Amino acid sequence: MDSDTSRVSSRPSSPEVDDIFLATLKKSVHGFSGAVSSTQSDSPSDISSLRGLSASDEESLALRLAKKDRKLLSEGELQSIRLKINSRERKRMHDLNVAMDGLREVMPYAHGPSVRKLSKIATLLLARNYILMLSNSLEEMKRLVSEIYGSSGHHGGFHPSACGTMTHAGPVPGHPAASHAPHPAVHHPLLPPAVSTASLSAPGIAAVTSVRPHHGLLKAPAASAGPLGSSFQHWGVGTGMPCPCSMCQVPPPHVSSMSTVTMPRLASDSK
DNA sequence: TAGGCCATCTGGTCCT
DNA sequence: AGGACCAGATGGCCTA
Repeated sequence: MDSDTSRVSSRPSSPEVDDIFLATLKKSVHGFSGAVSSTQSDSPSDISSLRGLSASDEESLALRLAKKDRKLLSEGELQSIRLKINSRERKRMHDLNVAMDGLREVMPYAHGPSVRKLSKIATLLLARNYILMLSNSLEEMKRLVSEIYGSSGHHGGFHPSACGTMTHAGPVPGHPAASHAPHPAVHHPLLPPAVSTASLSAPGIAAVTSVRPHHGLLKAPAASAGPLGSSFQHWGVGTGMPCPCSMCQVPPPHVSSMSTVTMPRLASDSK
């Protein structure tokens, strides 16, 4: 279940764990005698409570009873209910993790056995910023298209209009950023520009986190006002200098909500 | 060893 | 009534 290839864990995390456990449980119902001290894995200590139960019909019987009647249930019946609930919960969390993995797959960061998986919170935050970035680019592209086809010959070139007004487009032909499109590759929502440009290689931002030195790479620099704040700048591919365009000077207002407040640890964690 | 991240258990609440 | 969802607690694994 856990797709984390960089972390070897013996922790049972698959949804079928309960099935396995139930199988062993039924075997041990009559023979279990150990007092296991564990608060996890379906509380083996509770297995002792099932001793003496017929086991087969216990589950179906218990599940038919109302919650309010659980006080009247035997420990074995309660245990059966608990196992079923635990199983559902595990499955739910498993599905959630699968979805999280799916999100990681489409996120612009490197994937591979040597790449440490993004944490859940990092995945969510990165995804949010990535969406904002793409939305920005889309809006700008729309604006450019309308501008180009609306008033042909107005500018002659592409770039000036993009950098002279407000939101910034993605890979605009002629724009310095076009060579490292899409934009997120340069304007990493979570990472400082210096990091972004340092290790750029194909699919854009993917390289940014390709060699994730633990959590450090997701930390924003102290000077960063936010994901798209002061760090939200174009960085010339060859020069490494910030783009002078207006977009790089003034962060887009509608994405300002994503501040360090929303990601306190990622932004301020200096571990 | 401390801290981060995670899986799991558990009880409560909400929804269908 | 039963399941989904949520949050707190707990303990394991891993890294700096």
